[in-house]
Formats: sequence, C-alpha cells, structure tokens
Amino acid sequence: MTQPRKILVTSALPYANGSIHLGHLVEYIQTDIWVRFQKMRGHQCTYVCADDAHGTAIMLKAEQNGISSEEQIANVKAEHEKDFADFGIGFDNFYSTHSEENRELSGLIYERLKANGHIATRSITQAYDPEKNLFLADRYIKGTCPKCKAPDQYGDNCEACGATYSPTELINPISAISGATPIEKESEHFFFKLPEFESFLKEWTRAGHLQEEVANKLAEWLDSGLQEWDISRDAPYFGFEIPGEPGKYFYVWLDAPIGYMASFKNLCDRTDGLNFDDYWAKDSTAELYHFIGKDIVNFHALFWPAMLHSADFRTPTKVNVHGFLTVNNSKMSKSRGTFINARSYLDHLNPEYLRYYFASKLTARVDDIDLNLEDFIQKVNSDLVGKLVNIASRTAKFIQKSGGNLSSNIDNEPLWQQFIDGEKTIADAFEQREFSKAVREIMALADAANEYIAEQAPWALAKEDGNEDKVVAVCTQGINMFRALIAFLKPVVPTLTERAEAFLGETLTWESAPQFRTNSTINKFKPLLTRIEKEKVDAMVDASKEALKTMETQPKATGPLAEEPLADEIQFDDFAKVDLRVALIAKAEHVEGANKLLRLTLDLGGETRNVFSGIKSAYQPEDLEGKLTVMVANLAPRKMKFGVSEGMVLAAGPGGKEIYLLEPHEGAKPGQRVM
RNA sequence: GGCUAGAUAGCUCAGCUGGUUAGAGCACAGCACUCAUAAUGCUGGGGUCGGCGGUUCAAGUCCGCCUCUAGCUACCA
Repeated sequence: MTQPRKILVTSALPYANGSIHLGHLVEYIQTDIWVRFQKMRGHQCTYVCADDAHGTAIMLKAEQNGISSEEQIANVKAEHEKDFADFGIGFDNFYSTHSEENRELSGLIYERLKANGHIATRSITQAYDPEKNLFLADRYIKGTCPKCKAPDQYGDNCEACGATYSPTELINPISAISGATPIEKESEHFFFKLPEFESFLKEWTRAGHLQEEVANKLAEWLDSGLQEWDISRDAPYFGFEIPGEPGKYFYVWLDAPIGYMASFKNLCDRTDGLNFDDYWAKDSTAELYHFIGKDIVNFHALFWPAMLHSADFRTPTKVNVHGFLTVNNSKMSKSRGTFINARSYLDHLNPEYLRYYFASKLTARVDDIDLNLEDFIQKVNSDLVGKLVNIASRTAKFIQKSGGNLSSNIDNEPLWQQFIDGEKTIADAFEQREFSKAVREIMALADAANEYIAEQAPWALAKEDGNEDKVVAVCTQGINMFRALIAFLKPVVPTLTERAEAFLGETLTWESAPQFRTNSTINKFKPLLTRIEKEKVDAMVDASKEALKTMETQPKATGPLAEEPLADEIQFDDFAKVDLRVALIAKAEHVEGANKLLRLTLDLGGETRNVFSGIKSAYQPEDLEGKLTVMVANLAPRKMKFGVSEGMVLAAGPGGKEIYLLEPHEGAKPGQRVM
C-alpha cells in the first residue's frame, strides 16, 4: 500500500427539525462506505458530522412543541444519533452547530472576512410580522397569487400557475406564523461580497474539485454574475449573535459548513494525534471531502470555498455530489407510503439490505437513484443470500466434516488469480465512488465461484472414497473465495462481515483479502443472513402510510395538545414534590358495588398501599397482577365510599376502553423513585 | 423561457477516446444437480440502443432538431 493518507470526510448536516428518512440515508451510507473503505485500507480517515441546529424553522418548531430551542435540538440530536448508529453510520464525531467551537470559529471566520473587506452592510426592506415581531422569509408569507388568483400561495412563487413574484405583490398577504398582515420594515443586513471571488471561483470550480456536470452547472451562476450573499438575520433568531452587532445573527447557512470544522475541532480536542491545523491550515496536505446532495451545491462549491479562501483556510479537495432518491421511480410520497423514515425502515428490515442496495446503485455521478422495492427484494436476496453467503454455506460443511482444517494448496490457480486481479479493480471503483461497479465486480466473482463449485461438485466426490483431499481442496478454495468477497464487501455490510469474521475466526483486512488462506481452522458455519420477506416490506410501507395519518391529525385542532393545552410552567422544585415510585401490582380485584373502580394492592418493595383506581372499564384485574406500574406515592390518602385510597397510579387516555396504564421498561424495581 | 443531466431487453443497470452478429444481473421458459437459507449450474426467448435527419468506409457511441423525465434557475441563491 501507498503512504497512509490523512483524510477528513463530512456528510451534509441534517437539519435538527425532523427525522432522518431514506433520502438522507443515501448520502450517509455513501459516505460511510467510502470512509470504511479508506479506514480498511489503513488510511487515517476521520468522518465528522453534526446536526444543523439553527434558524427560524427550529425556533418556531420548538415553540410549537412548547419547549426551548435548546431542548428541541437536543431531542432531535438524540433521535438522529440513534438512527445513524442503527444504520451502521460510523461517525468519528457527531456534533451540533450550536456549540462553543462553532461559535468561535464562525466568529473568527467572520472577523477575517470583515478584515479583508469582504463584508458589506446595507439596509434592506423586508416583510415583518408585527404580532410576532419577526422578519418573515418568503416561505412564511401566504396570500393570493397576483397572476392567477389562486389562494393560499407562498411568498415567492405560485404552485398553481408557476408565477414568481415578491411577497409584496401577494393579494391579502398574511403571516403564516401568526396570521397577521405583514408590514414592511427596514433593517440593516450584512453581506458576504461573493462577486469579488468570481475569478477565484471560476478557476476553483474547474480545478478538479468537482464532478464535471456540477462544474457546468455552477458555470451558469458564475457566468450570469454573482450576487452578494445576505449572511445576517435579525433577532429573534436561534443562532449565533454576530460579534459586535447586538441583535444581528449569523444566517444558519453561514455557520452550517463551519460546523464541519467545529465538529472536527471538538474531536481533535479529545483525540491524541489529531491536529486541527494539519487539516484546515492553508498549506494543509491532508485531504478534505464533503459529500452533499445536489440541492446544496451552491453553498458548498461557491460560498464555502470563497469563505475559506478569504479566511485563510484551505479549500476542499473535493465536493462529492449525489442525486436524490426516488422510490418506485417517483418522488417519495407520504400517501403512497414511500416516504419512509429511517426508524420505520429499522422497525421492519435489516439496515444492511439497504446499504447493499444503495451501494449496488451508487456511482460517482449526480444521477438520482431509485429504490424499486420489488427490485430491492430480488437483488438483495439473490446477490447476498443466493450467491455470496451461499458460497460459504455450501462448502463449509465439507471442511467441517474433515476436521475443520483448510487444505494447504490452491486447487485452481487461474481462478484464484481472478480474485487477485479483481482486488485492484474493486479498490479503484470504491476509491472513485463507483460503488455500483465495485458491487458488479464482486458479484461477477461470486458467479465464478459458484460455477467452479458446481463444476467440481464436492458432494459427488465425497461419495467415493479416496477423494477426501480433493474435496477439502475444492472447498478450501470455496471458503477462500467467500473470504475475499466478503472482505471486499466489508465497507458496505459491516455487520454481515462481522458474522463472517466470527465464522472465519479472523478480522478481515483489505490487504489480506487476496492472500489465499491455508492450513488453518474455521468455525462451524451458521446462517449469516436471512432473506428479505416481501411481507416485511409491505408492512413498512403500510406503517409509513399510518405515520402520515398521525402526522396529519396532529397539527389539527383535534390532537391531545389542542384538547388540553399544556399547563403553566413549573420549576423543578415543584415537580420534585411529587414522589413517583415504581410499584408492583401485587393484587387487583373488583370492588363490590363499584362501577368504575378496581382495588389495587401495590407493593413498593417492602410496604404495600391500597389504591382505588378508576380503570375498570379498560382492564381486567387478572391482566394487571404481577405487572409494574408507576404511582404517586406521597399523595394524601383519600377516603372513598369503599375505603381509603393511598395514592394513585399513572395512566393516559380519554377514558372508557382507552385508558393506558404506565409500565416501566423491564428492569425497574418496586419502590424505585421515578424522576 | 433559459440551463444542467438523463432516455439501452419486463425490472435495475454496464457499454472507454465511433469499428466484427449490443452486454450483465434479476424476472421468465426448459433441462441438470440436490452440497447449500427452494440456494446453484447449463441452455433459451426477449432490445429497429426515445424519435427524425446529418457526418463517416463504419454510430448506442459524434453533430443538429424534436419528444419525454429529473433538477436548477427566471433580478436579492
């Protein structure tokens, strides 16, 4: 291998406003495969990302959820991290743009841009919501289209007739946030003087940092003349205040890419041997790659390099742009159930199926890729289970029978040579992000392996005495072919590979993959992967349709929040007064003469309480006994018609059949306090 | 409207700088095998390479026009 390279890789920052869906995953899976490949080759490759946590949308979302912006982004970050982890996305650091590192770096870069005379200031007039005291971006203004009179159109263009206009032209404009009529208001804004970088960018975009079609696309902007970029927003805004400019905040897209640096800095600060300047200084020889979707090319290939250039940092080695995901050849659709969240997928299917399928379709180009669910099932089952895993499955037994030892020679040298030669082709394909080509090559070798095994027919040889060595030799070659193939596929299906490694009794590396393994033992073969069942895919699609229904009902005035708005804010001390305890329902019984009550005997791990609970309409006593629940343990006793109730159990729901008792996750012990 | 891409077997896609009868996988049909997670192997059917015109001894591969698809853009990204 050549010298280890220093490589820093990023994926675009997901917005901390919603869930990860399959469209996002194209990028994270693409990046992750590439990173795993680099790491497997022994390079020092670091993969960082973060939640994009700023902006008006997040502020409003938090408000809608009745929580602070900080809480909002913390919640979403936890969800994102879980989703990514479950899809095997191996970030070295997943951070947030709402961090001290990012605040400092954003400030630093801004100061440098300003010192270089690249920041302009001027007053602009903008729509303003006088009730919310908020400047309104075009998409937050609605009204009637001035051209075709279609009602309820957004401030920038009409979905009905396609006309474009400015928000001021709308008939009867209203703020989408408060419903108030917007007024016009002036405000001072800060601009990044992008036009001054025109010649720099014309050169940079043609200097091998971009795919050709992307460079072509950018030539449009460059040839038609660049505009100054508005990088400030007025308070209230969830983001970083601009140093020395009270009430002015950095536009979310200013600090988002800087978030790549901040995430990396955060990692450097707690990792030996990882030095921020080695990667970001102007003269850095390290490689820097951004993986992004085609929708955000301008930010990454125009603004970003210009900013870095002015601020005296290095620019990216490459910006790798991918296309969008379609499902069954059309845009992801909520009503068709093809708008699939990461979690919905994970609830039904193994993430490695999707990793493999995406890999089999991804190229280095900007083309959209299609997830055809029928094709998905067939391809994954046929390639992974029928071809690849089957090679091990059909040969391992013969090795096992003769003691588990691999033979000492290569049965078919020319065939093995194909695998040795294949390594280079496959590595090149991975390096060039031509994953579909890599997968094709790997599967072509898998075909060759199966042909060889069928031709040699070890099961037939084994029926006659004297062929023992030949059988082992043939199957040794089979195992070796499997071993090489699964090693080549390790960046794509890491978990499947782990299982294969357990079977082979070794950790697979890229380097060792084409080295024929002899004279050693392998473990008993266990099935490595099950087939995709169509029912599971159908269930996933159905569940995605269901998710749509609940999403649709939520914002309307029929949800629980609308029926019973959140209570007034309390302090922690207020909450702490309520002593909630895990309780074991030791006994549950009907109460003679009572219509609604059940008598519960609750065990708090030592002492018991007698509690009457109005849940008879929803629960049978025998269904409750032995279960854990949560009770208010310090509630003053209350004398009731049938006796004294010493506390209450926690339940949700409108009543009747719809009463849902709280039950702690497994492991909780009676008497434990709930906080 | 302008621009950037794409359009190759039922499906998903390969086809480098133009060169013999256009390929693969899946699906389908027949046969074989029965070691393997009903897996595998062999054979076969199936394409006027979106349409029209042009350049060339020769075009899926170059040029022009057209149709369709996707995306971007249409004066503050």
